[in-house]
Amino acid sequence: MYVTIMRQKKTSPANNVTVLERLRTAGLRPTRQRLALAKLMFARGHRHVSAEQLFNEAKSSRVDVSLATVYNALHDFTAKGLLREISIDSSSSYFDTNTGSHHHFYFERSGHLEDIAAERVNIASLPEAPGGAEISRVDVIIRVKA
Amino acid sequence: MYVTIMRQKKTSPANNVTVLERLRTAGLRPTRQRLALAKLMFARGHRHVSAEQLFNEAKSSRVDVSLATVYNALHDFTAKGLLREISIDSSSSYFDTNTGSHHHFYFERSGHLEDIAAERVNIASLPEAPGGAEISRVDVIIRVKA
DNA sequence: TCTATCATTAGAATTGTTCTAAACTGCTTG
DNA sequence: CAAGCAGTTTAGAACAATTCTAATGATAGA
Ligand SMILES: [Mn+2]
Ligand SMILES: [Mn+2]
Ligand SMILES: [Zn+2]
Ligand SMILES: [Zn+2]
Repeated sequence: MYVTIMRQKKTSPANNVTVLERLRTAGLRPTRQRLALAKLMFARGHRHVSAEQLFNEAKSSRVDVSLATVYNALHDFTAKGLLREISIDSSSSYFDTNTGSHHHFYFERSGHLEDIAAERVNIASLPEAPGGAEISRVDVIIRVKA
Repeated sequence: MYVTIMRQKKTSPANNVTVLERLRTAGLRPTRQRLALAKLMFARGHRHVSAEQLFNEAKSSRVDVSLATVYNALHDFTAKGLLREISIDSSSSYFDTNTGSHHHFYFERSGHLEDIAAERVNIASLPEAPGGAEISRVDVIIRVKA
C-alpha cells in the first residue's frame, strides 16, 4: 500500500506551514489535534474564544477532538505564549489570540470582548507594586452598558 | 413567657445600628442572617471576600446560615450597591466592600487583591466606547508576580 | 524500526454557583 | 396584637465549567 488518501479539508498550504511552525517554535509537538485547533484559533484575525466555543467550532469543522484536548491545547498554547487567558465574567474564561500589549472593552449585556490598542489608553502614572514586586502586566477593562 | 433571653454575641450598639440602617436604607429587610453577614463583611475595613470565605467566617462566629443565604445576601448587597463583585481569577468571584472608584493589585501567586486609590492611577486618555455606548466603569488591574 | 516520552480520550470527579420548593419571618393593616 | 402576604431562608438537588484518571495512541529521536 503506497497510496495515502488525504481527505482532510483543504486549507492554504501557507497557513498550514505557519501553524505547524508556530507550534514547533513554541516547543509543542504538532499533533493532528493541536494543528487543527490552532488553525481554527488563528485562521481569522484576533479573537476571544472560550473552550466551549472552540470545541463547537471543531465539531462543526468535523475535527474530532475531545473536550479535554481542547482544554489541554488552550492551556498549553497559553503556557507557551501563543494565547493569553482572560477571566472577566467568572462564568468562563476566554482565550485571546492577541498576545501583544492591549486592553479591552467588555460589553456587559452580551459578554463580548473587543480589543483596544495599547496606544489608545494613556496611563500617565501607576503606583509601584508593594514591596517592589515585579508587575507582570496591567489590564484595563472598560465595561460598557451594551 | 415574657422573658426573651438574648444570647447573641455582643457587638457595639453603634455597629449594630449602622448595619441595620445600611440595610434599611438600601431597601433590604434587616433579617437576622443579613445583619450577621453584613456585620462580618463591614466590621473591619475594606475587604475582598469570596462566598466560601464569608460562609466559613459565619461558621466560626456561630452564625448559622446556609450557603445559599450567603450567596443570596452577597448578590442582594451587590444589587443594592453595598458591595461590588469582582472576577479576576475565573475560579471564584470576590465581593469588594469598597464600592467607591478604585483599582486593584492582583497578586498572582496568592490570588490576593489589594486596593489602589483611584488617584494613584492617572489615566490621561481613554477611547470612546463603540457606538457611543455608555461606560459603566473602568477597571485597572495591576497583576503582580508575588 | 524501536521505544521512551508526550498527547489524547471517555468518562468520572470536583468545584463554585444556582435552583427548587417548602418552611419561616418581618412588616403592614385592621 | 392578630392575620396574612410578600420577601427570606434553607437543604439538598441540579448545573456548568473545568480538571482528573488511567488507559490507549502518536511523535520523534536513536
Ligand atoms: Mn484555566
Ligand atoms: Mn455571582
Ligand atoms: Zn484581546
Ligand atoms: Zn477593592
